[in-house]
Amino acid sequence: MSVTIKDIAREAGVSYASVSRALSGNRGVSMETSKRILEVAKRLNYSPNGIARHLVNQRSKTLGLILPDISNPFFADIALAVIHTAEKAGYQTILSNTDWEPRTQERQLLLMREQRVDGVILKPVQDAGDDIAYENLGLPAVLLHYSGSKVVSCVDTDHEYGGYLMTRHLLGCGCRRIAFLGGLPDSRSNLQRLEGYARALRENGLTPDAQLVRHGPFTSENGYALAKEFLQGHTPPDALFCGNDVIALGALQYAQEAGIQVPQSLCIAGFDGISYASLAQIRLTTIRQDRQRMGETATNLLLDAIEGNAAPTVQKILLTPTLLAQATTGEINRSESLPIEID
Amino acid sequence: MSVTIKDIAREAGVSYASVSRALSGNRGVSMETSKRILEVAKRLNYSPNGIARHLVNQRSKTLGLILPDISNPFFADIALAVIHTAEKAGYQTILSNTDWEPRTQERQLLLMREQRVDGVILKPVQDAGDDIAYENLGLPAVLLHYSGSKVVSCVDTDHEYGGYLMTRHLLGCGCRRIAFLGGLPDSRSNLQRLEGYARALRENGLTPDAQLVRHGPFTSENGYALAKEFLQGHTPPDALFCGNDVIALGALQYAQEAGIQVPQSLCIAGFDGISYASLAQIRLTTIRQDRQRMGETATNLLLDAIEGNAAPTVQKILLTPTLLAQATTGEINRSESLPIEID
DNA sequence: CGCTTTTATGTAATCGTTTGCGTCGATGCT
DNA sequence: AGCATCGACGCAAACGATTACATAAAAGCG
Repeated sequence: MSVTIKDIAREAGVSYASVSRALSGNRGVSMETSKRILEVAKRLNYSPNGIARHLVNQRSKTLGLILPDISNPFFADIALAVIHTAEKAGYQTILSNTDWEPRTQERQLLLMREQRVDGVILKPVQDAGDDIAYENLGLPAVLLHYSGSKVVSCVDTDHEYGGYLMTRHLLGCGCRRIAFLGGLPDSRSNLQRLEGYARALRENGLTPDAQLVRHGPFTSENGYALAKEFLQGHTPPDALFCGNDVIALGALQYAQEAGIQVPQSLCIAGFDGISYASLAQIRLTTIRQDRQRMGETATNLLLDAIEGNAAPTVQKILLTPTLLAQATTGEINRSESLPIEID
Repeated sequence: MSVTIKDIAREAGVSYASVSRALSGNRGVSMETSKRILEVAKRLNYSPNGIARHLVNQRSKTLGLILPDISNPFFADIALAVIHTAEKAGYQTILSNTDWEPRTQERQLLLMREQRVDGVILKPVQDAGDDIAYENLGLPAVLLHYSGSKVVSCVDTDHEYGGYLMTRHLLGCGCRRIAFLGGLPDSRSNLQRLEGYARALRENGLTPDAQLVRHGPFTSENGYALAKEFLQGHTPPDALFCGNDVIALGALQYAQEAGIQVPQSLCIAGFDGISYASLAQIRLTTIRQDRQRMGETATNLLLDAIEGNAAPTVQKILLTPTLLAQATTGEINRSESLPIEID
């Protein structure tokens, strides 16, 4: 069917070893024959068979990237950074989407292993059984998620600090009943944000209230629904701290429809810092994670592990997020305003 | 290094042909031995080597997807649909991003061919030389872009009609100086939208004015810049029809900052129908393309071509877009309002 | 000129599978 | 019992490259 080095060898009157040498630019072939071989290859529209090459090289020059939801711009940006960085190093990227399903994630990991990707970058859906899974994986991996595992590098944002930072900001705005509109209950990142939230509350003499915490999928529909639920309750919160920006956009949508003044009577905050949060009409207050840096760092870490350049140490990289205070938070008006001191 | 069928064969005391048969579930092996082999395989944590398998099968069970910019939610949604559909059929997806660079696109295509993907889905960056390129490509392809080529299937939206539809809508709002904030000048889709725009103008007795048409990258920065340029001119337009939603969001941003009333004194429209266009605070009027359907259809077409199920005819699928009239367009106020009739 | 060293080229093994073919024993049929 | 049929299994040839090793010719050198 397709042209192989044997065809070229026959046509050029040499052995196929010489063809291989000429094509890969290795020495051991005279300028003259090399030139002739390259000519024949071009004439026959030859394309080297990567699969055969990979088989003998024991390298596929391919990276796996497993994300929960690339329709979320947060992950799309990470994917873009990974693809770019990989490409610069001569690697292609197989992308798969778990839809936040642990079973899908597991299946994808097995498939990646079968496909013999040289390594995999994974945003794990859930937390359980980290170590066991990654040790048996049998291929270099970098997690986009902090894990204590001794065998795998990770790149993550300090979610606890992000949660803390935002909660302090909301307290500074005068909010006292801060609801947390969380993402999936077994998402570790989300739980860490929640921890930061609780710490900030306690530091300011408030007791975290389980009634004010809800979980659900990382979708705007969920944000809308949870916001509605909270705001129609009999003691509505004065702030909604959302597990991510997409949820926050849904919450914002509800607030708008319900005619609630943001931020005068309700502060809304997100997490991630996706670019749509900064639109003039939105200006959502959020915690910015450096997505490009995360993608690049993870990819470079993985490439180092694969190519054995750098020390093969397991690295834990924790990036510090920043507060992006925009229009959806600010000094709130409350009739029963209490005097508050905050550092 | 890693476990192969030979290891299993030795361990189980059979030939490796039997192992292969047992693992792939082919007959020719007794229940008894099969069970023993599978046990050994599990015990040794065996993972079949996809590369070797692909070499002999002449199939990689991998699709290539080449998009200009996955950080644009329009393409991210398409990517998601493709990945899902491919996965259901047992195919993995290699994703690459051209950044709208023809040279990158060309390089990616060659890489995909080397990698022996079974087929490729491509949103071409530009128009030139379609036919030649795809015939020599040597692998099944589906374009996300209408092309007259005899050799390649395509799935696309009727951009001309979309442009027409939107322009008629804007005219219906009373707009008379409708500027077109286009994307890249060699993007065919964009030019088709422009054609529809011109047709609608002419049908309503207006002459398209080249002064009102500008091109640039498909980014919000460009939308912002072009909007500024137009609106600071001495005869500003009364509507901005943008080449896509991302551009429109940038234009909207400028309008907001400049304190221009939308839609009372300026209508703004986009193209694509990304989900962020429908946020309560934005409600951008746009032309909705069915991204999921596009991704699914393209993938199914490609899979049919690969697996030779359906008739191997080249198909040209043109989807009809719909107008999504939201808050950024509407009856505009103009002192010098002229009587206009529109069907 | 004879020796070693270098360079060009060919031969064949290898990577880990799948699969056509041959062998052999067991089973079915008359 | 004799013969065709069938199932289980092993052997070995692909698939298309890379590369260690062998070999022969050319070049370098005293």
